[in-house]
Amino acid sequence: MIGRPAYQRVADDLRSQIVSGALPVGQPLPSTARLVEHYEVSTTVVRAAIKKLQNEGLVYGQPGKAVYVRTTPDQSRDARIGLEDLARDLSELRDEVSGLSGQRSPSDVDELREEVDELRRTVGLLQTRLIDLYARTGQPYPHDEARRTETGERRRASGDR
Amino acid sequence: MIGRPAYQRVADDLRSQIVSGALPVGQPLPSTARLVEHYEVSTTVVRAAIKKLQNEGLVYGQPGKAVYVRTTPDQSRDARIGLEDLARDLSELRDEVSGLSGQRSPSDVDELREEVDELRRTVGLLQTRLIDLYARTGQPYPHDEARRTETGERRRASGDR
DNA sequence: GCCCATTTGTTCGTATGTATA
DNA sequence: TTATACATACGAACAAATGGG
Repeated sequence: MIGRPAYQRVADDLRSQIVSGALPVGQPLPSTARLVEHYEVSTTVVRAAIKKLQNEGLVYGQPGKAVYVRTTPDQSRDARIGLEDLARDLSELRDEVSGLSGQRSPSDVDELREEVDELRRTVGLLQTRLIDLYARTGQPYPHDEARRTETGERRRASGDR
Repeated sequence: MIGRPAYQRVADDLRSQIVSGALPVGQPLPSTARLVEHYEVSTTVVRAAIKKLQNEGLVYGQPGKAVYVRTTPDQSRDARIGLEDLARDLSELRDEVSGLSGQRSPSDVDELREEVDELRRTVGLLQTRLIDLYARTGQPYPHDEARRTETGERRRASGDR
């Protein structure tokens, strides 16, 4: 039971199915009971995973009916890159980081490095979106320069490797 | 029992306390047990409310310690935040992550955990600024409301249960 | 119109793991 | 070691909405 929490793994799996097209837009997800059977976890875990995807804006639920796929991340990115996407990606990023902070065993270092790699890709993607967002607002993106400005309480060195 | 769900009412109350300054930045929220006593609800409701505030970026939890107030919407508004700040912070974030991926020695696990902690705070700060950016563009930050827009709006007033 | 099964959403109580002090 | 606290997880119950007899 090491690694990310179960509900995050279920959410990841469902999200990947949405991205891959295995769960098309408009399609209902399997019911909570079905997902409990399939993933062999409790209803709590499935509910938490669904809630997470709802917070990300990928799916929406209709009481009495089902939970439906709203969009795919790729679709929304191609269609209209905006603050919403940044917000969603940032939300995912925080979940990843909070998951990272839980690990500590030396035997998990490899897995941790793997997740940090993923984290780095995510941050890069975020920056790409921000650049695009700049373009849409008419302002030029301040490449490289303008780093290390005031803000006072910035983190102590620690980086720069 | 009427009106909004209990966990949303608890979240609303805590949020208003943060905005009003009754819960200053950096201050720990009462523990889950205390909140259970005060609001006379179950731990599930309190946990859901905390989770909601965490998703909104207003608070962050530290296992074994407490849940702390990260910021208030008003405070971040005074800071004059724009896309440039987001870009700069994102750039720094990328630097931190790329530095992290280089580490691998088991003896550095402690230090690595420390930096991941820092990383988590940075991501939270990013989200706070993004929330403010939303406010200044006039749009509301998409927490988890504004669903139901698919079915042709049911229940707009939220008070019918 | 009324019952009934299914499904989402909410709430309860409890247990366990992990982090902090 | 002990105690407190957050985070995750399990199981159960109920309300509300939906749709089919």
